[in-house]
Amino acid sequence: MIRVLLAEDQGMVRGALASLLGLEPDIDVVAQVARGDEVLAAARSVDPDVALLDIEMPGATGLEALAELRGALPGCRILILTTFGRPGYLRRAMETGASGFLLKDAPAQELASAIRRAVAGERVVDPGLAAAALSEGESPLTAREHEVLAASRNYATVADIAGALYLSPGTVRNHLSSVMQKLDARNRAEALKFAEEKGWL
Amino acid sequence: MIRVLLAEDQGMVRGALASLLGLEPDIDVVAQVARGDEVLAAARSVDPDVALLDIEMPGATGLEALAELRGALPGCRILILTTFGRPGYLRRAMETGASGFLLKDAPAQELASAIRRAVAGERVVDPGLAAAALSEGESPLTAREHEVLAASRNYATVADIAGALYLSPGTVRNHLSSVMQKLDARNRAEALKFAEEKGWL
DNA sequence: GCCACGTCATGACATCTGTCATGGCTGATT
DNA sequence: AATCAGCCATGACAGATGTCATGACGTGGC
Repeated sequence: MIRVLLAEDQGMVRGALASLLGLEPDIDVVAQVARGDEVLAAARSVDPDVALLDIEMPGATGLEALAELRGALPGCRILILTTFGRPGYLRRAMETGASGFLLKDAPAQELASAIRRAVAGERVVDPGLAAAALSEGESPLTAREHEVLAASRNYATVADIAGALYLSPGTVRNHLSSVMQKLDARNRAEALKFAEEKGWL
Repeated sequence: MIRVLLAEDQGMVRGALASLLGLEPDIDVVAQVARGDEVLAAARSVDPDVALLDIEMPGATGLEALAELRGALPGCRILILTTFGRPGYLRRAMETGASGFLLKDAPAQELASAIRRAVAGERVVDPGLAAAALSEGESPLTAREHEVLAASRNYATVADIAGALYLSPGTVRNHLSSVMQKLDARNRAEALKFAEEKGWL
């Protein structure tokens, strides 16, 4: 019997996935959590064979929960299940030790088979997505550029960003300019769009 | 037996919801589609009692499919199931004749009961979301302002927007200026963010 | 007929943005 | 010691953006 922990914030989807897995005779959903920061405690208490983690969750992302789990329960296989086939997500997940990366777009039957393959020690990745990840590669941005770009999502003007990061407005503009050149964008907004599409956030 | 049509683009979620509904003795999922523009044809062929529609789908949105269905199969109850509790979505859905509006955040058990209540003629809406919709009201934007703002998602510069809509750059700036004042935004980007959060798109 | 409103447009203005050159500082590499 | 990349900052410049006044046109309501 394969013991599965299920982490997914949307109640409807979580319940539905549980019922889907409940149809499998060799799979048992032993824990369900709705927040990223509840994954570790739940996993410690039930010691699952496989953890199925959504990425977008309150508290902590699935990728953060993945890192915690790897440290605390090295024997537990981890599958990431997400809406977005962002190559950056895939790369980070696999580098952090995930056993697989599933898209919610994939057919429902693949879920159970992915779990069985993960338990058998295989790594499960959508082939097309893997190719995209390799071709698109990592973010070309430096840590600071990444930070400034991320802050520009929440603050409307350069002055606001500068205030939030304790930088001079000129520095913020320089960083953003560098970001735009690297991403071949004509705009802060366009740069943001491109970075989000690639999963670099 | 309640005959249900299920429209949801993500295969994993669609299959999971189907299995969830399959547990209910009085509910039968008689059709599944992955695209908004396949809803009508499928509904015509199986004549379901209830159509469960996701909003975000390729081909046509759930709200568009809703409008088609109301015209073609007036007896069919329609439930909207979506990730985003945007008051604008809710308002449009209910005005177009939906029997209910469910959030994927809600507990899984609510799905079956919502379907039964819809069949019984009730209208099913999350109380908190309904209150938010009433308080936030409708979009204050005119049709043209709305259109220009929407176009600014896809085009980076004023010149691009103007070209796409066959307007002069000055006119586009005027419309956007008016939008920003109405939404109390300091930016095109901020205005876009606000409008998206409210579901005015 | 008059008025309000939405649409489209132009021109002028102030401000914001993005680019570039330049320079100082740090830490890592050679 | 010398070099390089990243980080921070400043100043100057061009171009984009947002605001405002103004005016034309059509529609619909009173």
